[in-house]
Amino acid sequence: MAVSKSPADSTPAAGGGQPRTGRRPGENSTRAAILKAARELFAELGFAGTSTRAIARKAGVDPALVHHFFGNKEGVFAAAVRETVSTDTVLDKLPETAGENLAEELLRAFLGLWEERETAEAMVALYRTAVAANSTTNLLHDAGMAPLIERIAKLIGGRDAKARATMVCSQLIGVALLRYVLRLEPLASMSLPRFIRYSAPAVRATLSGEIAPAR
Amino acid sequence: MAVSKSPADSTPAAGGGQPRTGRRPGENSTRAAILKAARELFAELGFAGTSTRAIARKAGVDPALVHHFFGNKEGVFAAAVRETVSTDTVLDKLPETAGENLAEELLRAFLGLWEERETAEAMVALYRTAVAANSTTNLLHDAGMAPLIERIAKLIGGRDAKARATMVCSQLIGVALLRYVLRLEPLASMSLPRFIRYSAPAVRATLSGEIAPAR
DNA sequence: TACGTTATTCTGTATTTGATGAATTTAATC
DNA sequence: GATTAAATTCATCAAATACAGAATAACGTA
Repeated sequence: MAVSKSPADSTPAAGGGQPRTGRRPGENSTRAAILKAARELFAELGFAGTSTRAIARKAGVDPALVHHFFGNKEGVFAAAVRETVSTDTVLDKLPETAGENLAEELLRAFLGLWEERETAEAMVALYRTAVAANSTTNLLHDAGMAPLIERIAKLIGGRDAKARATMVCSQLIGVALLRYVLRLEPLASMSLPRFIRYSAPAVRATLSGEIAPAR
Repeated sequence: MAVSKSPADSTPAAGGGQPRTGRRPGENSTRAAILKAARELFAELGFAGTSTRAIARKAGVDPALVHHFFGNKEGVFAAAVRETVSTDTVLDKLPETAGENLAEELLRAFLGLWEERETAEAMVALYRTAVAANSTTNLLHDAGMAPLIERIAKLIGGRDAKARATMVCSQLIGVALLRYVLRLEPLASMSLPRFIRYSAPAVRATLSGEIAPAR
């Protein structure tokens, strides 16, 4: 991945060699407009279903601007997702020690991501494209799930902590998928507290490690 | 959906008006070859990532044959999925009454679909495209999930049976997604019995309705 | 053998896609 | 006001896409 001549990276190259003169990268409201349009379209139509031209059209800018700012389609996607939901948005909300209500706390922290419009769009976009096709890189794993599993594993401890933590994650993903991505009723229309009450027993059961004895 | 002039439907119009003369639809090994190629490609690359030309290329036939047999791209997909996994492939394996091991039986019946090569391909293809983008029709719901929820709801009974059954489904989907679609370790490499042991507690907890009291 | 139906192939088209490169305008710095 | 870098526009490319229509080949029936 060579550095493109365009400002394909968001940070404006803080430490330059030459004394910078000329126009500085400004407010760039159009860049934000492109990202907003991209987020919405990627969330609704997925990665393959969204064209860079459609993004530009929705943002009301010239199609070439999309490539100017982000290099290529993957660049727009990465920026739209990464600049909306950071890797440890969830981790920061998790407790340090496992208490009695760990299941609920986990659910609140994770599902909270999906309750705010922008982060929800980014998450939906992420999940859609992660599931859509076989990729060399596992999007979900890279985008914050790996550290989340590590964290949960550390919280619950035990020999097969990693496996159980992964199972917990699969439950988090499962409920989020049906409620926020597929919008299946009656899950989609439930209030968040009620939804958490319904999801909690499953998470708690896995956390507590009531795994049936081997063989 | 008007009836196309091509045999876009698989069943060869059993009850025709005119006395049928001329060549009959033969063995049609190429039709099967197209479906096989379609299944594999849809499973690997998703719906949008698979082109009818790629299907034809993989099947070793002319691209026009794909349209000849199935009308359009959606037709190939529908046929490839529907002719591999039927709506009640799962339902038939479910018990009539809820016993002590309902969770395990559910998991065995559902995950069994994903353990055989062909049905697994069809399921992966189905899930990929269902999640990939917003569709007017909820693919997963239509393709067997609705009756499955009904069935589970009837098995567990109670006032909020539907909601709890849907939650159970979200857990089934969650674990299947991580193990078979995203192939996340260590879940993907586990033996099926071990995987079921890890998944069962969560399902059982939701089935038994240990929902926290309202408020 | 003649006919009708189907399987198969060839060719073509209109559209969309991601992406590029050269101009042109805008604005920040000297 | 001159200089320079960034923002924005315009024109365009090459490839891939789904699909249509005509033509030919194979084959079963009358």
